Amino acid sequence: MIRVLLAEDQAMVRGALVSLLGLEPDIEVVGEAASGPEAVAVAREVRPDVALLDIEMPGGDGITAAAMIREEVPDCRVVILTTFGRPGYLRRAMEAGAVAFLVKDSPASELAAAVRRVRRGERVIDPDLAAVALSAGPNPLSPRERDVLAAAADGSTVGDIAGRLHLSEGTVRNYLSSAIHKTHARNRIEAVRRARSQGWL
Amino acid sequence: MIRVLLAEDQAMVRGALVSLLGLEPDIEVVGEAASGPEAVAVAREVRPDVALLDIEMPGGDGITAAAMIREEVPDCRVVILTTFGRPGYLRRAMEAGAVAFLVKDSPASELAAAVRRVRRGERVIDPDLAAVALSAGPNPLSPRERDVLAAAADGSTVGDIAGRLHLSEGTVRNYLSSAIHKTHARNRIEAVRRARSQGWL
DNA sequence: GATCGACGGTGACATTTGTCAGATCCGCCG
DNA sequence: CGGCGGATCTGACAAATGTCACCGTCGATC
Repeated sequence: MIRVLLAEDQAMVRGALVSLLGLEPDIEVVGEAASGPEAVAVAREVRPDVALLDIEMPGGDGITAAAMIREEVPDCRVVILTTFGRPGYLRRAMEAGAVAFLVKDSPASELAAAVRRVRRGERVIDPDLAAVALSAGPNPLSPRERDVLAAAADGSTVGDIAGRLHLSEGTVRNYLSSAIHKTHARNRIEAVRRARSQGWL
Repeated sequence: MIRVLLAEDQAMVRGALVSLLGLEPDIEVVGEAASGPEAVAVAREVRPDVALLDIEMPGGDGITAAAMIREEVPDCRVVILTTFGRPGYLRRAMEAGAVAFLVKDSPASELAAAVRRVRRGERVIDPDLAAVALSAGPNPLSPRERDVLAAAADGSTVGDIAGRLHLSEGTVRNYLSSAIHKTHARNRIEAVRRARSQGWL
């Protein structure tokens, strides 16, 4: 029996995935969580064989949760389950110690299959996505550029961002400018979109 | 036996929801679709009692699909199932003839419950969301303002938008300016965010 | 028939944004 | 030690953005 923890913020989707896994005779969902920190807590408690973590969750993403679970429950294999197959996500997931990366676009049957494969010690990564992630290279944004771009994403003005990050307006403009350059964008909105689609934010 | 059509673009979520509904003895999933147009086609084919439609789908959203299904299969009750409980979505869903509006945040048990209730002729709408939708009022953006704002959402410049919509740059700026005003935003990025969060885009 | 709102436009203006050339620190690496 | 890159800043400049006032045409509505 493979003991699985499932972390996913949308209750209906979580319930549906539980029922999907429930169809498998050799898989048992022993814990559920709706946020990253909750997933870590539950993992510590139930010590599952496999943790299925969504990336897009409120209050700390699935990737940080993955790293913490690897540390606290070393025997637990971490599978990342995400809506978006972004290269940067895959890279960060691997660095956080995940052994599988599934996108929700793939057929439902993949889920149970992936759980079994990671339990046997295999890795499960979509080869196309892996190729894209490798060819795209790592995140070119410096930490500070990333911060500033993220702060600009919600429509804040340069002044707002400068205040929030305790920087001068000129510095903020400089970081934005270089982020725009590195993302091959023409303005901050495009830069934000490109960075997002690459999983750099 | 309640015959259900399920339209949802993410295959894994779709499969999971099918398995969830499969647990119910009185519910049978008789059709699946991954896009709006496909949902309409399948509905015409299988004539389900209830159609469960996701809003966020590629190639024509679930709301237009809802309207078309109502027209072509009048006996079919339409349930909208969405990630985001946006007031504007609810309003448009109701105008398109949907009888229920579910957010994926709600517990998995709500799904089967809603299917049964709409089959009995009831409507299923979260009271809180309904209150928000009513108090927020209708979409204040004129069709053209909406077009221009939508075109600005991906980081296009005024020139790009003007070209794409066959308008002068001045006109584009005017529409953007009034959209920014109506959304109480300070720039186009904020305007896009606000309009999105209200379901006006 | 007058009024109103949506549509489309012009021109001028102030503000914001994006770019560039520097400059200073600091830590790291050969 | 010297050099390099990251972080931070300044000042100046050009381009894009946002605002405003005002002009017309429609079609609907009172």
